[in-house]
Amino acid sequence: MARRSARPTPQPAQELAPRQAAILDAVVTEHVGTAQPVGSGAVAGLNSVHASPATVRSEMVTLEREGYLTQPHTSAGRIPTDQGYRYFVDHLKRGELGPAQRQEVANFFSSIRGEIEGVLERTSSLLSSLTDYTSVVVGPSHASARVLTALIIDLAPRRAMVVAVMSDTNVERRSFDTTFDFTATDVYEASQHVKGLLVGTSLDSDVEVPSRNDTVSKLTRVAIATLHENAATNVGGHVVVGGAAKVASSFALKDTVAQVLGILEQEVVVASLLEDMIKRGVSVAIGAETGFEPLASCAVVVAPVTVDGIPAGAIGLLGPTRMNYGAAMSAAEVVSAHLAHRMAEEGVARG
Amino acid sequence: MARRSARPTPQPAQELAPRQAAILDAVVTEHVGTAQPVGSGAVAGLNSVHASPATVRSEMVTLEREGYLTQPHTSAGRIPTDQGYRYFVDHLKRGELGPAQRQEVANFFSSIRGEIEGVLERTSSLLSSLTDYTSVVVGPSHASARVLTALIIDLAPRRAMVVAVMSDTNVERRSFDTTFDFTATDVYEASQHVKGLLVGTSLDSDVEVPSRNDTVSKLTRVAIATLHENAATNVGGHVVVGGAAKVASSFALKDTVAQVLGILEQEVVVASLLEDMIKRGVSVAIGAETGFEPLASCAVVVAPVTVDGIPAGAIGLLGPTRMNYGAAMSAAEVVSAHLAHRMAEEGVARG
DNA sequence: GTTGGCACTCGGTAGAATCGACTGCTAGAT
DNA sequence: ATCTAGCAGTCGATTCTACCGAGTGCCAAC
Repeated sequence: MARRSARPTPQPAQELAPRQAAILDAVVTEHVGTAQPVGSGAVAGLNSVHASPATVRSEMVTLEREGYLTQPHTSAGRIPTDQGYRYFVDHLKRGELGPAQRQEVANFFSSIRGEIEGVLERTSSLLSSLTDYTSVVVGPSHASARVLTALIIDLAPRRAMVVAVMSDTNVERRSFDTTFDFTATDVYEASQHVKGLLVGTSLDSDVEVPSRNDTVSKLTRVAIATLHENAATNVGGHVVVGGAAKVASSFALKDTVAQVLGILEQEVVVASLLEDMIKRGVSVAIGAETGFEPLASCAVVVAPVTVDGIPAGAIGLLGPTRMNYGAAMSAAEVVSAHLAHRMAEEGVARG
Repeated sequence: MARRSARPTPQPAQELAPRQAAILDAVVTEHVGTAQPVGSGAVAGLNSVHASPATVRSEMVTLEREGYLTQPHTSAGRIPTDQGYRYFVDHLKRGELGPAQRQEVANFFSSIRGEIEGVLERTSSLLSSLTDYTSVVVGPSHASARVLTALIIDLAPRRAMVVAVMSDTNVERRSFDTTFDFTATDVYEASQHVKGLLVGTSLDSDVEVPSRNDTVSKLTRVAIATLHENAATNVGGHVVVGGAAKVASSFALKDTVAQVLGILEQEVVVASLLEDMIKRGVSVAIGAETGFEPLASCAVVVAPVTVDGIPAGAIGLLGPTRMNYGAAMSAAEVVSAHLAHRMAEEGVARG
């Protein structure tokens, strides 16, 4: 039988036998709590597993052969592999946030005021203090926002600024120089033109600009070009990292800490990682699943933020693979829901 | 004589004898390079110090008694104390940035475009990669900026947004709810009022608002109040931290890393530390001089950013006390000058 | 005041011994 | 056929000892 033949490569079973699942569950839970390898004795002592240490050991051998567990060294207990964590997460019953924490989140969102950037930053801190993991909050992408109003402001001779208030409450702005002189009246008229041309458009869509060569038309063209150019560099949502200090306490090796911090600094990378996970519909990435070598000993929990069914950012939690997945997932989901609600209030998605 | 009497508490001399100064200098330089205690032999071998190891040792005893040096343990070399670093820094000849680095900075500033926030973030990365220390860039405080133009935008029933474009190129914005209905015409008229009342004022100054109770007056009052309230929470300049990962490689103890990262997360704390240093006119804070217990093994180098003589932010570099002060100070100054120049171009200080 | 010489101190490293947690295996019980 | 108790074996972690060497403080001589 295939079952008896030696398998050089581990082959995950779709479903584990109930007792194996219970043992794997126990090993993960215990290891998450203690950060130590888990021995057969500790598992057998639990009332979720009805078996002697010897039986547990023999099951562990099977689990190890199938790739769910591994031994740091011969005479140590077992720790879960990434695949073991994966099985654990896939079979995790949806956890609930404690009432005290629910309350904390509710209080937070009822007290916080102000612009979206500030809310994102504070939300990130909240998440991080709630879970003790590093949190990443990605704001809504500006790509889909439409222009509510736009104007040009006279700054100095041959220098002006173009401002567009977007439907996601964001404001795009950019000052620019011209090669020609203009008057206050020119600015006013161009401003009206810009407004007329841009309102209702998104900044990545083309608009027909006046082709005439008078000052107002030139000003209008330059302003719109400047704004579009600026928007192109700002496509990704704003990324906020909170609780970076938690990274230092999560990993034993300083090298790992440095590498993880290095990744966190690259906002684009972080944002695309979360985006990619959401697109693929996964809420947890474990170790190599993140696709980044330096994150091999990390896990990322993500929750999308959607307003009226439209993606409006993401919430992520980054911790060691031996993280408390249940708590992290609950926290991310609850906070994401609150944040989405707040954004809807602020009119983020109203085009 | 006082010089002969035993001194339980070290008493720093105003000026050290030339040879002592040379030895201190050598110890600091060597220790910064190697991170190891420096023995008398290594110092005596340098041609900046003309003395045998024995002589160096006897001078070292003096320097230790006066508080400039210390021994990690009896049979080790010396390392500088904070006071030793302080003397070193106070007598540091102004260093120059290497030509390659100068070029890098120049290239950077000639290539970078866009809004001030983006520039600050990229500048922070530049500084950090230039020096290998963590960098902190504080943007101009919005307190002194004046309103260039202001407007109200209709968002939804009983919901609007007030926007003010400030003289520092910043844009203050905030959406708000009302308890009464208003029409598009109300919004337009209120918008004109707000503009008329606010243009030229700073957001922390009081303005006379209309006291009548019609819709337009109410809308005007609410808009201005919202804007002022918002500005009050945004007084401090924006803080950007770059190269946080460098912290992990700078300190031996993981605890220290976590504590320093913890401080860096508190943007207000960081901003006020830099501000305070600038106000006191110091450009380097060593260990306890920072005033923060967790920064005991850190040093902070700061350079103000001034546009037309007006403070417009600050640049800071944070590293271990055994940091390369000369390089850090040069980098901070050069980058600060470039940044100030760029801000002037962008019209930051033009009120 | 400076220097060479010298005894001494003490952290760091290497190797041996011990400890203990946990395993794999096997024989017997269920 | 499955489970369990018992036991020998493995191997990391800890402790202890010896030893090395970098660097010191002191002192006598220059």
